[in-house]
Amino acid sequence: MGTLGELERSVMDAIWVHDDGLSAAELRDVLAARDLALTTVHTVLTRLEKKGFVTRDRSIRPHRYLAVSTREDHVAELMTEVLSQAPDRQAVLARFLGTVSEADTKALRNMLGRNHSTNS
Amino acid sequence: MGTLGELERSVMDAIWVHDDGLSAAELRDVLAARDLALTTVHTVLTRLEKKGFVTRDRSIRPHRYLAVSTREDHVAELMTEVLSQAPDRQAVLARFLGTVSEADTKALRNMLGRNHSTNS
DNA sequence: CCAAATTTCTACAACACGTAGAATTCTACA
DNA sequence: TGTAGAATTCTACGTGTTGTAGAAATTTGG
Repeated sequence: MGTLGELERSVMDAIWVHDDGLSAAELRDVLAARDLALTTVHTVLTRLEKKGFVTRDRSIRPHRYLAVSTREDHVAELMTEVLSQAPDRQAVLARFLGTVSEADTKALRNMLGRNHSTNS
Repeated sequence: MGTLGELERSVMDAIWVHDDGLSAAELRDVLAARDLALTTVHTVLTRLEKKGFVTRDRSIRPHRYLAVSTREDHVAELMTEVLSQAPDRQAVLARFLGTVSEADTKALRNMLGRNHSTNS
């Protein structure tokens, strides 16, 4: 149970860029393009809470909703999860590197290079 | 439209390990644990075909179903797709490297090392 | 204590998936 | 060549998820 629908994803995107949290009404405004009823936003937020994507601050009156983890952490988790779907991880990683941009590979090289190399 | 249900995934797993393809009946046997009706297998295969995961050889009588791409390619594609969900790719990659096993990072280092290094 | 704001409850349509019976189409063989 | 048996396609239904929101309940400032 870790998938997001279209609207749910839009809501998360909005929450992710507002580190200080948002109220349902503010969310509705951010998603004004969709012209949603406030209750719709509430329903989605409740579901996202149940799914563990957001917490809500119930101590203040218009409850504020906050992302449980950053988008980066979330996406990284998804990547790990996806990677685990194949038994041959290295083969997948090889293919993955093959499709990724030069900038990405360069970044990866940097990050890996800086590490303690338990090299042979 | 790139998601797989539980049964669909099981079917793909079976097809992926049989590079020479499988008939619906053979599939049903491989998935004997589920005790599925043959028509059920057919339905799933038809859906997987429509989704672009398998092709079928209609030239022979019990049609044979073949994976369109390898599991590794598929999973690598998924990873790329997931990665693109975040605007800050590098941040995601950093988190990703943080959660991955030592074996994985070592493999990555190897693959990246062998490349032409357009290093600064 | 109440009206207005806010939240929660309930509901429904659409779609995806697991599941499979019914109907149709092939094809080997009598 | 007509047909039985095998194979494929069509149709369908129950369940779960998601988008959507009205109705009901709750909370609180004044």
